[in-house]
Amino acid sequence: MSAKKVLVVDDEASIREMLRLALEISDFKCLEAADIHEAYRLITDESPDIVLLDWMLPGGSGIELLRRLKKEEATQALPVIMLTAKTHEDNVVQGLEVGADDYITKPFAPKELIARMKAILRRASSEEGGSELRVGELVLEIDSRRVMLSQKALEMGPTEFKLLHFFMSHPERAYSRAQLLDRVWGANVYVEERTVDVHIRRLRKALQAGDPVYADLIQTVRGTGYRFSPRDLAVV
Amino acid sequence: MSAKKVLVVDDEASIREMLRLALEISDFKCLEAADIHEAYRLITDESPDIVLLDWMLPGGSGIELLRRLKKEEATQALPVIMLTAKTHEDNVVQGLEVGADDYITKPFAPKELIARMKAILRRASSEEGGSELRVGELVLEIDSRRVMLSQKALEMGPTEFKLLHFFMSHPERAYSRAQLLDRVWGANVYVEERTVDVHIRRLRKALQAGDPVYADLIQTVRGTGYRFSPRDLAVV
DNA sequence: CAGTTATGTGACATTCACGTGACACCTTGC
DNA sequence: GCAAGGTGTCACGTGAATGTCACATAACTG
Repeated sequence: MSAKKVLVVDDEASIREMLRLALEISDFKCLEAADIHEAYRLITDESPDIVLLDWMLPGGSGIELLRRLKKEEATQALPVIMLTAKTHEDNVVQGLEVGADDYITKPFAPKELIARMKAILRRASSEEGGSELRVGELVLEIDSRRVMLSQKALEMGPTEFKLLHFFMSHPERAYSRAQLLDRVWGANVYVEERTVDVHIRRLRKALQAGDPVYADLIQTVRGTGYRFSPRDLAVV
Repeated sequence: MSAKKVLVVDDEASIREMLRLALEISDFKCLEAADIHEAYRLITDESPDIVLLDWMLPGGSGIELLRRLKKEEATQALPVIMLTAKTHEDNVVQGLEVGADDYITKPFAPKELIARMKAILRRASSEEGGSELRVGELVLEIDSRRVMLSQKALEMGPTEFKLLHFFMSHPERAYSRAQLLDRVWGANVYVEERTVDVHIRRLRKALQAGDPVYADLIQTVRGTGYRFSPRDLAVV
């Protein structure tokens, strides 16, 4: 794997320096920006893999940049970790609501930061793939946002599509409701865990409409959550 | 999720007491050791989820224990947070090099310690993956939460799964009912000891359904408890 | 061998987790 | 403005999982 590019956005040179050191030790390539303008330029010019974004910045706070990134299609998927000196709960909540993938409060252990970065990068890379996913006769077309079963289109809502997408990218593994909320809905929302059940049901229903056998792909793991298991699919 | 076990290693009783209080308020179960010897015994006996390790200890400094833990396969993944009164950069670097997951300098706010612990534990639990335990034809798949025996899935309840998981992680060793309750059910529950017998039976039954030979893996140690013994498995 | 203690086992009540239909709210498009 | 579909939440029903008991059986004791 080639070295990942990390953009550090912070107005304090000492912090940038510290991060640069920590990052380069861990084989990341490091870009630096002291303000929002420079940050935005580097993002479009250099397309980094992840952004470490300080909360307080001259010329507009970090959250403004975050908002802007999440609004534009091209940068929507770009992972962002917020760095904040404040411990106010508010900031965290606000940051996550706008779409930060994680936050970390200063002072932090570099090792922890690196660990979280890796986790997020791993997650991001595991979910990007070809333009379609396939299990037996079931085909999920990512670009056209359609699901085909034996040449026939299945009808389902956006949430069910995302859910199926996630499951097909991570087969044979049980996920808790909390994990699914985190990965499918996003870390920034608060919904009841039982809501997952309802969407699982809707997804099963949609699959069943195509072929009853395929509804069994989604198994419930009692006491834990759900699992997508192509392994147990009866061979046609 | 059941309460995590924290091992506090410090020679000063007052500090241990303080930490115990802070930890128990946050729903951790607390083990204490005053020296390296005791610490090592508790680690092998009780397998805590994380260790808080003082730098200066009688009978060998904390870093020696750390080195030992990181050298041995069984304890390599065990997260360790170093506690140190010294502020010398040296210590920090040395500690992290040997493999401490974080460090914190005295005096520290209990709240911060707890926060860092949680962060590390969260990371640890999300990174365990691709793992499975195997004994002969018996395979316990951790992340798919399934048990396979000769390619066939075994049916069992969550408790039996946890029980088997524990046994397969700690083979060839007899555990009392009290210990099993503690490790499998969790610390703060009150159930009759005989309940263990019933679940042992259910687990044996599940194994037997797959292959009668495998039920003998779980042996009763009269007057003591039970033991999981792959050693005695008849080779097919 | 009888007496005593420890473990195996089936049955049962209760609790708990999950499936499911209904519904109110919010978008979105016309 | 309204209609249509998507979404989150709730209430209810059902079946699985759990803990406990009573009794059977096996293992030690003297």
